Amino acid sequence: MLKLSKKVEYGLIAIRHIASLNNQISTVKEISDKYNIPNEVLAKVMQKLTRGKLIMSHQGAMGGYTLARSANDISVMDVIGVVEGTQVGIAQCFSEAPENCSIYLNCTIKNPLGKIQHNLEHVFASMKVSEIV
Amino acid sequence: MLKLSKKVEYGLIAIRHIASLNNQISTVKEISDKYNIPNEVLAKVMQKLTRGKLIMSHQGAMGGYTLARSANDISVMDVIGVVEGTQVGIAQCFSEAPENCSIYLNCTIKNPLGKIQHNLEHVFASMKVSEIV
DNA sequence: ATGAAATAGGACTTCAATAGTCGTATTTGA
DNA sequence: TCAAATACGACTATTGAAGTCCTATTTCAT
Repeated sequence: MLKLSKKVEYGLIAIRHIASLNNQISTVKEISDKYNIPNEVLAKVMQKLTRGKLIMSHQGAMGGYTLARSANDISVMDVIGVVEGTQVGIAQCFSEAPENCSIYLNCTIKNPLGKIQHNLEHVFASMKVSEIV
Repeated sequence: MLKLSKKVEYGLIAIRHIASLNNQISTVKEISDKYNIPNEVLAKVMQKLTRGKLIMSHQGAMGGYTLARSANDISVMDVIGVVEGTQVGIAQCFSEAPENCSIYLNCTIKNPLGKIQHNLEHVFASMKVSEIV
C-alpha cells in the first residue's frame, strides 16, 4: 500500500544514471547489469519513458538512450506518470470514474483525501532528477 | 500504485462518523448500512482500530464503538498504521529488511526516496480526523 | 551485403496483496 | 434466556505487480 512500483524505481535509476554521465548515450544492458535490474523489464520501462518524451532512443548498433530534457526539468512525478500511464490517485475516485467506487455516493472523506492527494502530488513534483544525481 | 486500501478508507469513514455524532456509541451495522460498506469487512477494521486503541469497543447488546481519543488527536497516519499493521514505505527498503530488495546494494535512489517518504509521512500525520468531521 | 548490437513490443506466467465471504464463539442488556 | 452486538479465524476470488519469452526492426561496422 502506498508503494512505488519497481518499474518506477527502475525508471528513476535509469534516468539518474544517464544524467550522472552527462547525458552520454547508455544502453539497457549497461544499466540493467550495473543495477541488477531484469533486462527485459528495464527495456519496457525505457520504451515507455521514450514514448513519454522524457528520454530519447537511438536505435541500432551503438544505440541507446539519452535524456530528452535537462535533469532539472524531469520530476519524480513525471516519471511516475509516464511509467504507470495513469494518474496517481490515493483513492479510486481520483484515478478513475468516481461512480466506479462502491461507496462514492455516501463517501464523507472525498474532500480531505483530495487535500492529501494534492499535497502528495506537490511532494513528487518538486523532487527533480537533478537532485538525485 | 500509491493507493490507500479500502480498509483504511472504511476506518477513516467510521471514525469520522463517530466523531461527527459527538462520540455517541455507534454500531458496525449502523455504519456499514449508512455508507454501503460490507458488514464483515468493516467489523474487522473496527476490531483492528480497537486493538490499536484508536476506538473503544462496548460488547454485548446495546454495544458498539466510541472514540478512545479526541478527534484532533487521531491522524490519518494513525489510522493507516493501525489498520495496515505495518509501516508505510514507498519503497521496499523502508517497510521491510532492506536486504530483501533485489537492487538494494547498487540502489542510487534510496536517499531521495527517503526524503520523499519523510514528506509523505508529514502529509498523512498532519491531517487529523477533526478536520474531516 | 551481412551479421552483431541495439531498440520495439506483444503474449504469457507467476506470485502476492486486496477485497470480500462464511462460520462460529463470546459478551451483555432487557 | 434470547437477541443484539463484538471477536476472530479460515477461506475464496480478483486484481495488479513483476518477471519471462519470443520475434521484429533498426543501424553500425566489417
